[in-house]
This record gives sequence, C-alpha cells and structure tokens, in this order.
Amino acid sequence: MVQSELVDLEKKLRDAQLRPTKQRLALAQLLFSDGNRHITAERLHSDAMEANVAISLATIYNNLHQFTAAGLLREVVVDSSSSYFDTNIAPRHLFFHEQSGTLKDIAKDDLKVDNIPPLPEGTEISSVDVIVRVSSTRR
Amino acid sequence: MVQSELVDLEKKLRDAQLRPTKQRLALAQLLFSDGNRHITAERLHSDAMEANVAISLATIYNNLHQFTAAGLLREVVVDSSSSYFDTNIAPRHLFFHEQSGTLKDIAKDDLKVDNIPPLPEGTEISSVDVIVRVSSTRR
DNA sequence: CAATAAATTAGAATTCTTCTAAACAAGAAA
DNA sequence: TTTCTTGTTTAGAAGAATTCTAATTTATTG
Repeated sequence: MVQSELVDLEKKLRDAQLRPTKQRLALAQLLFSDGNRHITAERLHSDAMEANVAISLATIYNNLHQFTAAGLLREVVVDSSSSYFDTNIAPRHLFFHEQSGTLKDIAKDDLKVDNIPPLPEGTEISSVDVIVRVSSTRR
Repeated sequence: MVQSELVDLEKKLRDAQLRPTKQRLALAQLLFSDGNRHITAERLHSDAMEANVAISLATIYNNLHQFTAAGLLREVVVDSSSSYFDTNIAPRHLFFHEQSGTLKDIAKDDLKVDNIPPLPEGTEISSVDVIVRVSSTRR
C-alpha cells in the first residue's frame, strides 16, 4: 500500500467530516482503492476479514450509511435480498446480471432516457434509475 | 360483488393451473378487481383482514409468488425494506414517491430508452426497468 | 365416496439490518 | 501531557421481512 494513497483517503474522510479511524480508513481503502465497486455489507465484511482488519458488522453498516450520507457512496436497489453500495457516485445506469447478482455501470451518456411524462403533482425528480436486467443466454 | 366477476377470476386461476381455493379467490379479488395495484405482502394481508378473509401471512407470500411465477403479477424492486407486487404485467416504467412509498405506472410508450450499450458477453436482456424517483417539492 | 395431490396454517427459523449501552479512541483545550 | 468532550466501535440483543416445517385441511380425480 502506498503512503500517498493513505493520505488521500484520510483527506477524503476529513472532507466528509468523518474522523479517520483505523476501521474507517481500512474500509475506505477496500472501497476506493481499486476502481469501481458494487458491494454488499456482508461482502465488505468478508473482504475486511480477509485483509485482516478487525471490524464488526455493525461498524460496516454504520460506515456504509455514513459514507452514503456524505456522498462518497450511493445505495443501489436492485435486489430485494440485500442492499448494494456503489463507489461510482456520478450519474449512471446499471446492468444487473440476474444469476450472479453482479452489477456493471453504464455511463450516463451511453444510454438516453427521453420523454418522461409529467410528474405527479407536487413532486420533483430525485433520480432516474435505469436497470438493464440481463441473464445468461441459454444455449 | 358481481357473480360474473368471480367466474372470471376462477377462470384466470384455472388457466394458471392454480386451484381456486377460498383464499386464492379472495386474494385474486383484492388484487385484480380494482384497476392497477402496487402492493406489499403486509398490506395485502391487512386488506384481507379488513375484508374479513381469514388467511395467514404464509399463504399471502405463497400466493404472491405463485401468481408471479404464473405471470399474473410482477415483482418490483424499488425499496430495500420490502417487496412490491404490481398487477400491471405489461411493459411499463414507474414513478416511485420516496416519502410515501407510492408507485405509479408509466406507460411504456410515454418514456423512451435509447442507445443501450452492448450487453455483457453471453447475456440477453430480461427487462429494462426505469424508476423515476420523485420526492415532494419542499416550499 | 375414497384416494391423492395440492394448499393452508401456526409457529419456528433465517436472513439482513438496526439498536443499545458500554468501552474505547480522537481531537480540542488547558 | 493530561483532561474533557464527543465521536466511534463493539458484542450481542432486538427487529422486520420472508421462508421453512410438518401437520392439517381442502380440492380434484377415479
């Protein structure tokens, strides 16, 4: 692990008004050091165990929510059985592979949504989420 | 309740290879007699209680899944806290009101999705779901 | 009317997530 | 540094939604 990386992560946390504790830094590292990730709490917990980071599941949940509130993560609802968190916070859409439960980002500009009808009275758009559900071609 | 309605519902169930039991007919009535519905298991259960239909929650879940497997309902994933079932099985998109948890269909032709990028290798589209999340305008 | 296959049920069990209250660690101030 | 305050972590309990189990009841078929 590179020293400057840790410094960057610490700044990222501080900017979000989150104290860079040992656990928080470790999670930030697991989440943000390696390209885009789409991860569940359970998965992140086992990643942490594998990396020999002692951290409880409660802390994982706490931090996933704090990161989300701070705009460092985005929660994704694609599957009723558990919540996913996406490290890509830019507007984007998603492929969801139904068999594997895998997510893949679609850049916003790679997909167009047009002609949204009038919104229900007294509401404004908070987001437009497109999920392209795919499944393995049986052959 | 109209007699012919019951006959229709019974046929609908038989066509789906589901025996028209007392509970199943009652649920079908609650679900399909009154325009489009977007409903959770808990909500359907309390509707049934109000209508004086004795039915257990396990049976509600069993039937929601059987109806879904038979193509009479469609499961909608919009909210991580509980599953919704939609009586509109035609292709459509959805408004989701974040404060109230209310869903509203958007006819397929009222919204256009274009330029879906190449699918992941070895997959085919199973559905394209657009959820327009709206929230009350604060004013 | 059996016989059999399907459906229903109460309650237990599971899974994911949140809560609680105590111990601990970080940053600020003296 | 030491002290104080406040934020963080934690184990384990609690909660909520859903599924399972195994026994009973109901629908259909012969």
